[in-house]
Amino acid sequence: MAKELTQDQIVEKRASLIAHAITILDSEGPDALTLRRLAVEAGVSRSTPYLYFKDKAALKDAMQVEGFIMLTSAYKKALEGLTHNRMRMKSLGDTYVAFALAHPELYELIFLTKSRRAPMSDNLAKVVDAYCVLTEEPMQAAWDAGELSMEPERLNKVLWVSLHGLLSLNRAGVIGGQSDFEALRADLGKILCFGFLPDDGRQELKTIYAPDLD
Amino acid sequence: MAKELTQDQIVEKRASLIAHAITILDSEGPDALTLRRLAVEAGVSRSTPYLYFKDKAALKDAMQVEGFIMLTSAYKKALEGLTHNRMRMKSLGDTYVAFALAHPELYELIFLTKSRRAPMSDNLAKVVDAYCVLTEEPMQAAWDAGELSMEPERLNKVLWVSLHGLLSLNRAGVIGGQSDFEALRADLGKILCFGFLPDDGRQELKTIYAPDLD
DNA sequence: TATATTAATTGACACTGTCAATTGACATTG
DNA sequence: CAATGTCAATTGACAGTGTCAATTAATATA
Repeated sequence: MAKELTQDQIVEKRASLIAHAITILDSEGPDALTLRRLAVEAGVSRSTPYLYFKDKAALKDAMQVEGFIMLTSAYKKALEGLTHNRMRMKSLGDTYVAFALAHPELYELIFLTKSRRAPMSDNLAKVVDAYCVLTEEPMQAAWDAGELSMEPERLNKVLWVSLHGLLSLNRAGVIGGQSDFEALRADLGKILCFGFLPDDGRQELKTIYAPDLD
Repeated sequence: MAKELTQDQIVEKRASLIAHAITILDSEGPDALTLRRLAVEAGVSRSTPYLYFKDKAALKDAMQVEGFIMLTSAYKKALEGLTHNRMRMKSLGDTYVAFALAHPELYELIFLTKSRRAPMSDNLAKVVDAYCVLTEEPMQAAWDAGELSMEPERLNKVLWVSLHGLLSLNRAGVIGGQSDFEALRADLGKILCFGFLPDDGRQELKTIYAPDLD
């Protein structure tokens, strides 16, 4: 049809396909996401997507990157106007949970291992990096204020792991209903803040439960 | 060939298919797990599995149940001879992590949402229940001994969520290498035990960070 | 206006899940 | 002991999928 697509046209076409793929995925689940359907719904022919993505796996990789970008920009919006450290940290957590509940299928795709033991693509690594920098920022501030007992980078990972486990198990259905989910979320928050060892005799118990720590 | 298969023969045939399906899954990943291949490798013909499983989804459901059974029996073995509460709890956690690392594909299948918002089958619910009873037992003992600040049932879920998040994100590749994994695991253990708020001024910070708790 | 270039489509293939139609071995019965 | 009915198991068949080679068609350049 044309000669030499400009780079902008390529990324636009890619973005359009990715966006529609996410729509299909989120509304009807992974089984409904087929390349042929994506093509016909995008008004192009069967194998046009192969001009923009090497594979179906490559499309999924791009969707994963897009997911991280969506999350990152949601974070930025959520942080606007917030200055209190704790409110900023809480806002990030709330945004994360809201995103996972609003886009459960996309969320699952993001954290699924697709390529067999292949390392992250440079593209993905860059996006994940920016993501982590953003989430670490309020923790860094809290750390500087002496409000934390663990370095921000490490704490960030711990909180990420906890929230992801909560959302993943919730989706797996082993947790229970909505109220169980909320209760568990509160329990998790409490334990992460204060641990599961009681206040009295905390020091003694520390030597019993974790003599190798600290 | 025969007339009226006995119930035992049916469950044996099912178990054989499930076991081999798990072998394929764990050694070559989910894409390699095809019904036709499973059939031919089991020495039967193309659609014989349909006599024992309604669907491919039904096969996966059965594999999920089998996964929980494997985990549960691994727990029982791991607890043998251990009496100290903390050692029993630690042993359960270690077993869980070891299982997830030894059977990454099966582990992923277990906690993947297959059927669209369908509630758990009675079969699965029963197995999961037995699983939770077993994991709660050491926590119940610790709780009775006054060594915990949260009821066993709730703490059990919190710890499950944390370990699952750790393993899931590790598999997703966003954590890093082996050493990062070990470090994060240690960090997680420390925080779960003692929280991420520093010892000094813990009571004051409690009112700041979680005025609604306790 | 003719040609080269390249985006896009079509044709084709192997493979999948799935089920209807068919086969064949055994238990039962006359 | 022979005929028959009953199921387990196989085969045939079909729609749908990912994928790529061969083909078409549109446009920038000469």
